[in-house]
Amino acid sequence: MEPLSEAFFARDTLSVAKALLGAFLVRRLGGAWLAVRIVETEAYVGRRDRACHAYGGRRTARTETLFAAPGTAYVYFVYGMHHCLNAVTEPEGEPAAVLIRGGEPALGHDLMARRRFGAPFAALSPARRRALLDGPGKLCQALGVDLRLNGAPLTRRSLFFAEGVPELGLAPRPAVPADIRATPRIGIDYAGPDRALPWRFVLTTTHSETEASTPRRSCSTNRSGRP
DNA sequence: ACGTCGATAATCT
DNA sequence: GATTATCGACGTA
Repeated sequence: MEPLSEAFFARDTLSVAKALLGAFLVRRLGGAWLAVRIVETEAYVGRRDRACHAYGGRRTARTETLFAAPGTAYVYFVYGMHHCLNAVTEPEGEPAAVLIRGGEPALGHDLMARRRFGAPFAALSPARRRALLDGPGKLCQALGVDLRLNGAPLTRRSLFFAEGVPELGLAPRPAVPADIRATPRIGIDYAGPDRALPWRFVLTTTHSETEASTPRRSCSTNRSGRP
């Protein structure tokens, strides 16, 4: 088990946001292991980024975590009911982070499905399977992430990132750069001119096996009942 | 598929 | 008192 280190996060935020695509977010919850393969991130680049909570160096009780060491969890609560998980980036004192916006289930399908919908994974409709982890609040609900984890280091057993976790049967599946799409960020209409910056990153091809010939559309029928 | 809308509380002014 | 880095339900197509 080799969590991504502080050094991984102590880089420019756009690089970290892209590098996290394809990696796993691993959670130890009540004796069970959960893992998500990350397919969507957003960069919030700090003092100069009008969309960032710490724009202009804004330092409040909430944003304090953004100034912490790289590899710290920045968790905040929005819209009265949802949590969002970020990984703090850049050297300590630079208030930047990567928002984890979406993933696909890699381990603990049933527990995540139960936390989201109260039913085991196999019982979910295709629509609900698609909706399991495709948003920052959904991901936090599935993984049991809330404000208690704000400020926690992302290098402990309870919550960490990794390229792969052989002990848990998670082989590395790094994202191919050609499969990364950059788009404007979601839900930041307040950010004025920074609204349109292409700082949201989506991993478009999820079956990244190195096939010589790639049929143009969905090639595998193994869309759902994973193992 | 896509637009609109209400829920609901931490956080900041 | 206003705002909010969202979600899901419900409408219309």
